[in-house]
Amino acid sequence: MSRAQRWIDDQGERPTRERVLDAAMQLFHAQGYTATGIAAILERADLNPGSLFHFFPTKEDLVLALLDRYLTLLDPMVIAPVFERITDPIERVFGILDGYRRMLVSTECALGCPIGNLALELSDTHPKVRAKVAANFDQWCAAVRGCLDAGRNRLPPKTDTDRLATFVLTVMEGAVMQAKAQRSLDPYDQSVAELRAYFDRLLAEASDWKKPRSS
Amino acid sequence: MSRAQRWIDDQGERPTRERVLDAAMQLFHAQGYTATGIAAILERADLNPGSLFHFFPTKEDLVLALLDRYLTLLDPMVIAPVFERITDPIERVFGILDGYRRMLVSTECALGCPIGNLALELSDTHPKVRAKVAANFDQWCAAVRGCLDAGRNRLPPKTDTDRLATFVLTVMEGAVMQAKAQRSLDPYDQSVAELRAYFDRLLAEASDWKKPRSS
DNA sequence: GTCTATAACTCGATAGAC
DNA sequence: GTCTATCGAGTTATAGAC
Repeated sequence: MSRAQRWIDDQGERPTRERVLDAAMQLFHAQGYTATGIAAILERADLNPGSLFHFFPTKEDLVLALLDRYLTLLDPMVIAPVFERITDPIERVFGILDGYRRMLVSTECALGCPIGNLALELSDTHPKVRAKVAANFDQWCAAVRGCLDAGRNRLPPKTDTDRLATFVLTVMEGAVMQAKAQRSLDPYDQSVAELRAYFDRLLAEASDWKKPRSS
Repeated sequence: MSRAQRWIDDQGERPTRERVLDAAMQLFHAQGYTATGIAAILERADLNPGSLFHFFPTKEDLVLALLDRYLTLLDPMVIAPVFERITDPIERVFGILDGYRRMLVSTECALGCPIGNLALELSDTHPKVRAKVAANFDQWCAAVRGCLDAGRNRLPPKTDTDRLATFVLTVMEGAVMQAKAQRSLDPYDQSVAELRAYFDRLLAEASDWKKPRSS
């Protein structure tokens, strides 16, 4: 059983509202927002229109609530499992990236990042969705920046950890996109390997500062 | 007048097929594939259903033809203008990235990369679209790899230019996505600045190999 | 809060004249 | 190759009973 399923089951009997969100989460991730009809969500949740529209007056309300859920799930689903396994702050960043790799493996690179998908599909036309996507990105970056700040002493003194955290998110999203388009892990692994090469150089440079025997 | 408009006008009076593609290109870029109805394309092209379906029996045929056009436009629209201005092979890579920055500025960060948008929206459900998106990414990477190969002597000897070109595309797509989600150039500029910092270190490392006074 | 039935509309695609 | 008219299915959302 997946960790996500366990998280859901641990909540006990799912109330209607949560069942709607469960179904929407899966279908929006697999097919996109516009391509997923309300009817498909109702069928998967085994519910009738009246129940859904009682909680979510419009389809947009539904996706907004889903993005709130993703914000809530970021820590227990994405961050905490990595922090349990790994203590080194820099390695935690690559542990998070490895979490996305596992997602790609388990979906055969088909689905990609649920937030990134919504970002590109709806940012132009749905301002409220765009704002909540941005909030999800902000929180993701803040978590990575926390790792980088914790490992500050091993990075070059003038490192802008905010900028570097943004860059890590950029690499993750760009790499997941290419993996999805190529249906292959290669672009993801190649991109993370280059990011690792960059970090190696940052770490080496910082350790030169500490023990400046040369130069 | 934009370079794109000039390119279009230089073709002379637009035949029907091209007018359909022009309209689809703009609307798919601005609203996405599923959210754009055939009716909207017909209205923008000032055409009737019979004309469109004569050339494109299905909506999917239309987006496939559009991706063929993007493949054709890559060199004259994205690569060649940069190569005219810039001769240094490494700077050409950053010149290409600056081209995307200009696109972000002129659209107020709203639209993002037309190929990337289609990649995330349709890769799951439209295998033929996914394949053509992948072909576009391949050609983009090949162009960047060409620059990196031309600047090979200034990069560390064991540099994998294929992997590095994939990384450049990863950074571009991830950065454009965040710029669109945040409706701000900041994530794009920050990401490109980090990529530049990485290249600076690669170039410095290679020049150390050439003149190995230290170590 | 959940049910059934359906309104009001838009979708992609087609038919057949010219 | 382009026109007008429209089909049938699918869309989001609503009405009103329970």
